[in-house]
Amino acid sequence: MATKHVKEMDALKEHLGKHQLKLTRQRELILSAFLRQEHITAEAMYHQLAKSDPHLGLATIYRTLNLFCDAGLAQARHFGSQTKYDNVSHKGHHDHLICTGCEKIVEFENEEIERLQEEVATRHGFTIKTHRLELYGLCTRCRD
Amino acid sequence: MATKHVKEMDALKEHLGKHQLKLTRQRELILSAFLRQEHITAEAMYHQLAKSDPHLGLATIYRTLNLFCDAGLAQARHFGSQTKYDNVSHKGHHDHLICTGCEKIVEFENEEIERLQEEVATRHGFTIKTHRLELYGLCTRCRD
DNA sequence: ATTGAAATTGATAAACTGTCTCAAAATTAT
DNA sequence: ATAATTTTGAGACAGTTTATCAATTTCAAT
Repeated sequence: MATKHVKEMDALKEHLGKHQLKLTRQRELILSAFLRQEHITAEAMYHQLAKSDPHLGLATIYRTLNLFCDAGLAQARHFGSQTKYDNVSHKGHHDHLICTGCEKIVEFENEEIERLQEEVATRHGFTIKTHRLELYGLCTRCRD
Repeated sequence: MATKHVKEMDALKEHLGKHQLKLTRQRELILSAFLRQEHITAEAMYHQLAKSDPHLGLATIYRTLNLFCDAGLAQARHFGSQTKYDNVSHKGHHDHLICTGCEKIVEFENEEIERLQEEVATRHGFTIKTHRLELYGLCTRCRD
């Protein structure tokens, strides 16, 4: 683990330094677990980490994932009643194709769409900071 | 009120008829209030209607707004922890520009973006049912 | 290495949003 | 008007996220 996710670890450390926050065992642990997946809920991570660390509290997971969002490593996305945290550290912004049948999530990027979004925003006098695009439908398998 | 929103009222009646549901005073009231705005939360409508109808229950608002969704008059949208119900009866699908400064919401439509979305979906074998596009940023006023 | 101020954690309570329950009331077809 | 069925209101309940706070950990300065 010491040699993996060095870049993200550095990004986290930088954020911590800037805000008088401390690097804890839990934050390292949660970062490592977080970077191992694309999308995860706080609850899921809680259960996942409970196997090796039964006393890691759910509140700490929430706090830490929100910290990652502040640090720009993660991005929270609300699906109905669930909040999923996406790993946006190793890649640029991306959007999602979501299968309403099997819950599968496919990521994609599209330069042209992004450009048109900028255009629309400009036309309305807006300056875009972030955006979210989600396409809901059925994947090939679930259509049968 | 009798002469306004006749089209939507008819749409609701048709849905009710098809599903053995009844037209109640509350449903008329909530429809009327709902059509008077673009976006609203159940909670906000609850408070709004409480002034004239103190005994209208929150559960009824939720039930009725969900009914409107089933009937195709409304569309539920999750913004963070809030669920807003959009009026989609008098217009087609639309997306949102959201000012993170003043919370203002501007609606827009863009044929070209929609087309590109279809293209992306097809490329991944998906059949889109719905989608959500939200652009977050600052409006002209809030940029100063 | 020790210390001490400041931040963090874990456990749980609390807040929030939305749904469920069920007796009482309203609606619709007869 | 009556009866069958649906709907309502009020509050209980469930799921998710945040707040609380004493105990612990971190980290900079000895």
